[in-house]
Amino acid sequence: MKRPSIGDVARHAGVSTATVSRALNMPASVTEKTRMRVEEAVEALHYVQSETARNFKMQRAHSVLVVAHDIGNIYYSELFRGVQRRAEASNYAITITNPSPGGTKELIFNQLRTAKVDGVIVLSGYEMSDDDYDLLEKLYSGHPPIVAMCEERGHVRVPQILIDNEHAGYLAGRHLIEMGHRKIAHAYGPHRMPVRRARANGFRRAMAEAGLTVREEYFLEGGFSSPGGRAAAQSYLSLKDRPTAVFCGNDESAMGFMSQLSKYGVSVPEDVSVVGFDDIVLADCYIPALTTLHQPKEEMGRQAMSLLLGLIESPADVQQTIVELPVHLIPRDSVKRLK
Amino acid sequence: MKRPSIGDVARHAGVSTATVSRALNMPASVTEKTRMRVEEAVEALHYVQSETARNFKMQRAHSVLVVAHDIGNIYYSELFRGVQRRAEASNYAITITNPSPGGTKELIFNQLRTAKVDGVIVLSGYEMSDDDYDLLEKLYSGHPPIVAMCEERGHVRVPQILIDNEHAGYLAGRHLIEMGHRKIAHAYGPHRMPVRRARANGFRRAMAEAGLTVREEYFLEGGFSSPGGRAAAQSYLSLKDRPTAVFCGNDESAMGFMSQLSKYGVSVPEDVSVVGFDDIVLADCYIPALTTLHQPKEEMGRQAMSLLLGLIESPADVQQTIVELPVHLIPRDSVKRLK
DNA sequence: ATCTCTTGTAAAAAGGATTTCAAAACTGGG
DNA sequence: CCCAGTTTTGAAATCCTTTTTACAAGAGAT
Repeated sequence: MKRPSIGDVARHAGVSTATVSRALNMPASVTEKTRMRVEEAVEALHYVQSETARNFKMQRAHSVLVVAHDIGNIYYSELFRGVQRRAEASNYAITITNPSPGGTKELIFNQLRTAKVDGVIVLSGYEMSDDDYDLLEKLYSGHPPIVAMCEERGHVRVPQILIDNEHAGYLAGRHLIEMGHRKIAHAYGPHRMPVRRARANGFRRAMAEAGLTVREEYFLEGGFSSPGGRAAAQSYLSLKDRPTAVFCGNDESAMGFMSQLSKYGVSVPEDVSVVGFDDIVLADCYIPALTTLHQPKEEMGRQAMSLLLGLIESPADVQQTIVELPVHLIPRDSVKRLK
Repeated sequence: MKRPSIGDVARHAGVSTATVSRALNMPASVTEKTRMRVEEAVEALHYVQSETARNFKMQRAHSVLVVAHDIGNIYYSELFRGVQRRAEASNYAITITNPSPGGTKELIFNQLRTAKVDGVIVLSGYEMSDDDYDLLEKLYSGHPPIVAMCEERGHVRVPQILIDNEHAGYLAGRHLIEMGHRKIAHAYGPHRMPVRRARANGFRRAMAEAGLTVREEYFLEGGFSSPGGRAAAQSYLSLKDRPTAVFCGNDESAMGFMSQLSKYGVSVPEDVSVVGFDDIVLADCYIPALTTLHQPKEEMGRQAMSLLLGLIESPADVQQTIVELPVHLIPRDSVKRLK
């Protein structure tokens, strides 16, 4: 007993395979009576179309690749949810992959060229050069459907969904200034991430606007992970003149930062105020609840998938290839008003 | 300019398509010279095999489905990492899906029967009855390759990767008792999850072993999310005789619980001790660092994928269909020693 | 020199659904 | 009842690779 094929259904219903196919895919193009007969046969045989055969014929994988450096990451997993929901709505599957370091490029090349996926969404850390992209365009004969997320505007040559990191950094700085802080540090994200620079620039702009200078030793090397935050905390503790507030690169590192400080009896927000970035799911459960910049993560995922589907299905119709979503600051309890 | 096919390569190399296929898939069955010629042609034409054509012919999707209720969940995302790593090693892709509530069954049926995936990994919340399973077995003609994770032993009819939730619950209870606690509450997970009962049973056993009775009002309805933890906190606060310790269903709810308590000036571990479950990535960054039961999440994912690959590729060789991984308690700072 | 064995080549089948093209079956008007 | 025009249907081609079969040529053994 094997899977029934379209031929079995056709035989059972006493029609041709073409008619079965039409009855299933374009019911309107077939008489009521024929449709009924086909449906009965489908029912009787427990027939379902084979996706692989269909994909083969249609030259579509009905699947897109999502490339992320760490699929276990909290921040990313919220993005995935948005991507997944939008994909599902259009009957696409998503394949989520962690490329081996430095292998992103090969992975994308390979998956797109073997027709394993119809398009790619790349999350922060796009490693393709313009030359690579030219080659891919040539091999792909046209614009390969790739969408980037969480990159900096202009940093990659593909359509992208992003937020205004510079503005977000500015908001963080301004908020701390408004709360009366003057000595403010910034715990940096990792070097390879271009968003890091944009956030820092915005922060600097807010400081400059308030006539404040940012001391060089107040830029703490941190990374985007909790160990990174702990490292930044160590740097913080070793400062002679400690800042009264710190703007951390993201929420995870902010939590590592605060956790490490607590081991040395330094508490937030009493001794130092902290602002995070991302608004990950547990940010409001931290003690103190973390003041942070909210990114519409699920929406970003959804929009990335929408854009990608547009590129796949009707590239000519895609007008807007850069979509910027709003960020806003959510005041919670990790920032203290001074005086 | 379109994708080159195997025929183009054959023509370019002056051999037949069969030879090209052999040169690529079984290099040993072809002379060195022929292989070189084929490789040159492949190089020159930038040829890559089409995955869809290959899958079609081979009747394999080289892809497995991972079904989870919430792909954005922190706990799951760590499991995904393990699954993904193991899958990648065998050149399989994973598709992660959030089924619509109640739709898990249809989803699995559909995806397996359309041959879209070669197997399925289901995370906690398997909704198939024995009848459904019989039907699937009949339609699939054999044992459909399905592996469950995070279920209770014996609760589902498929091979599974699990932990001993009863023992884990026992460990949590015993630890709190050893730390001098007598009045201990338990914040429950959601009703639909069978693991909830096992954890509670283990906890009860530890209490009974110490000659302690568990008051009924000390079982707090909680859920597995941070809002659930907040709700449990409200129940806790309303108790006349408050317990000195609470064993929470998982880390997320524990964080919601502690966060909510802090709003009412109740602090952990001074006023109440807390034990979580899962050891999610930020558990050690919480203030206080959370004492919890560590699940080897990535390893569980890896093993689930290994088991599934076995079921797909050589079902006859699969001996052990239930794999139990060890859990252990990690003491941190959220439990205070009494007197 | 004949026979067997190896190795590569050519040709064709298989896999399941879609699509094209032409034939058949209808429709309505005269 | 016939014809032109329209709708519905069926046979066959197509998508591309892998596998199978049949065969030819060359190598080695008797």
